[in-house]
Amino acid sequence: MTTPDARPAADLVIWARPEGGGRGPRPAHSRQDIAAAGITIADAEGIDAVSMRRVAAEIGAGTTSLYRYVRNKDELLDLMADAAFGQEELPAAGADWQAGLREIARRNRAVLLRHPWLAALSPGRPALGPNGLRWLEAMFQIAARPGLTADDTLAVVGTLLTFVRGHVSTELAERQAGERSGVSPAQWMAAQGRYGEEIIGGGRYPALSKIMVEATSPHDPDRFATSFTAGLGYVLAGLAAAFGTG
Amino acid sequence: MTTPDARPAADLVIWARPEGGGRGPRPAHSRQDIAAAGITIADAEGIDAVSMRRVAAEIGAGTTSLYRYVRNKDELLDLMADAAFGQEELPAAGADWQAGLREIARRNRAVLLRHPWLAALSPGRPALGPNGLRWLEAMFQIAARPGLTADDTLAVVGTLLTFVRGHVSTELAERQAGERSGVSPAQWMAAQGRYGEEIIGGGRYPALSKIMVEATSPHDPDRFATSFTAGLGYVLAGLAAAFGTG
DNA sequence: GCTCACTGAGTACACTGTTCGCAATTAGCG
DNA sequence: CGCTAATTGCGAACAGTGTACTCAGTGAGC
Repeated sequence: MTTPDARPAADLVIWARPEGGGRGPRPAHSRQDIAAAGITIADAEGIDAVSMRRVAAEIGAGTTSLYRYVRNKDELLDLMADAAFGQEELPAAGADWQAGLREIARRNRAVLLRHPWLAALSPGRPALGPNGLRWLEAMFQIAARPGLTADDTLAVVGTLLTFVRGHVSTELAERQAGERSGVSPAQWMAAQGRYGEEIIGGGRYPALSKIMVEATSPHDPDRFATSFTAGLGYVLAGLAAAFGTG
Repeated sequence: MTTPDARPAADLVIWARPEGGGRGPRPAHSRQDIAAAGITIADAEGIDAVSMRRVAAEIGAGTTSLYRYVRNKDELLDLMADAAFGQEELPAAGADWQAGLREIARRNRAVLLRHPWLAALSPGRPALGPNGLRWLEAMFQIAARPGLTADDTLAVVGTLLTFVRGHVSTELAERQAGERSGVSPAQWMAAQGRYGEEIIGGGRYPALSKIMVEATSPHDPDRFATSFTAGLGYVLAGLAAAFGTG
C-alpha cells in the first residue's frame, strides 16, 4: 500500500499550516512570491486574468505545482487579499474618536481602490492572515473607548466597513463603465437614445425623470470622493449620536 | 455575398431591443421564461450553477440557441436581476420620511436575501429594465421631499442602498460559512484550535482579543437582523440630521 | 545509508462562454 | 399566390478553466 501522496493538510485554514520546512526538497517558491504574482496580474489585467496556470507561469512553475502551496484557488485569493493589506499603511488613531473612525474608512477605501479586485472577493472570508489581523487590531484599538461595550465597538467597526465596502463596490462598477456595458444611469440614458427618451419623456417615471434631469452630481468629475465624504459624514454622525461624541 | 446571419443588434442594451416579432419563425421561448429558468437554478444551486448550457437545458433549448435571445451571459444576468425585482413588492411610502426610507432599506434587503446571488452581481449594472425602473421610481418618490434638491435626494437613496448592499454582502458571506471556508471570526477561531488560541492568547492582538472574548453578538442567532436594524438606525439618524427630519 | 515524507510537474477530465455555419421557417411584398 | 430576406434553432468546434491523479526525483532524520 503506497502512501497516498499527501497534499496540504485538509482540515486547517492556510494560515494555520506551516510553510514548507518538512522533510523533502526545499520548496522552490514561497507564499509571498505566489501572492505577489497574483496581485501583479490582478492589478494589471483584472481578477479574471488570475488563473492557476497564469500565476504558475508568472513565478516560473508548472501549473499543478501551485497545489503544493495552496489547497485550491480560493486559498490563492486569500493569500492575495492578505498580502494586499500588508502593502498598505495601517490606519492610525486620529485627534479624537470620530477622526480615528474617519481614518479607518479612508484607509480602507484606499486599499480597495488600489486593488479593485479586492472589493469583489467574498467579504465573508475575512483575510485573517497576519496582515488582516494587524488591520483588525489597529481598527479595534481606534474604535474602542471607555463606555463602549465590546458589542458596541464591533457594531461601530462593522457599520463603518459595511459602508466603505458598499460605496467602493458601486464606485468601481461605475468607474468601469467604459469597459463593461454597465454604466452610470446618466451616461446610460444618453447612450440609449430612444429608450432613454422614452423613460424620461414618457411620463411613466415622473420622480425618476425629475431627478435625472435636475441632478448635477452625476456630471461632477469628483463625484466619487464627494459622495464618499458626504456619506461617511452621515454614517459618522449617526454613530456619534448613538455612542457619544467623546 | 450571403447575409452574415445577424445576431441581436449590437449597439443597444437588451431593454431597448424588441423581443422577437420580426420576420422569421416565431421564437420558441421568451425572455421571461429564460430569466425565470436562470433564477430557479441560481436560487437552488447558486449563481455558479447558472451556465448557458444549464439554462438552455432548463427551458428545453439547444445551448447556443440562447444567444438568439441574449447577446452574452451578462445580459442573461441582467434579465435575471430585473425579473427578480419584479417578483418583489415595491417599497411604499411610510408614515413619515424616515419611515419611508426605512421601508426602502428593508424591502431592498428582502430582495437580496431572497436571491442571494443578486448581491454579488455587479452593482454598476443597474437593472434598468422595466422592474428596476419601477423600483427606482418608487424609491425616488419616497425619498424626495420639498426642500431637497435632486442631488440631495440622489445622495439619500445612494447612501441607503450602499449601506444595504454592504450589509447584505457581509451577511450572506457569513451565512454560507458552513459551505465555504470563509466563516465568521468567532466560529473560525473555535475551529482553528491552535492558531486561534495563538491569536487570542498570544498577546500580539490585545484589542482584537478583548473584543473576541467579550462580545456576545456573534453568538446571537438574530445577529443579522439586529445589526441591520441598528446600522440602519445610525445611517438614518445621520441622514435626518443632514437633511432635516421633517 | 536507508527510509519515506515531501516537491515538481505532465496528463487528463469535465466543464465553461462563445463563434461559425447551415438548414428550416415565415412575414412582408409584388 | 410565390419570392425574398430576415430570423430562429442548433450542432460542431475552440480556447480556456479548476483540479485529481500519477509518478519520478530529492534530501532530512534515523
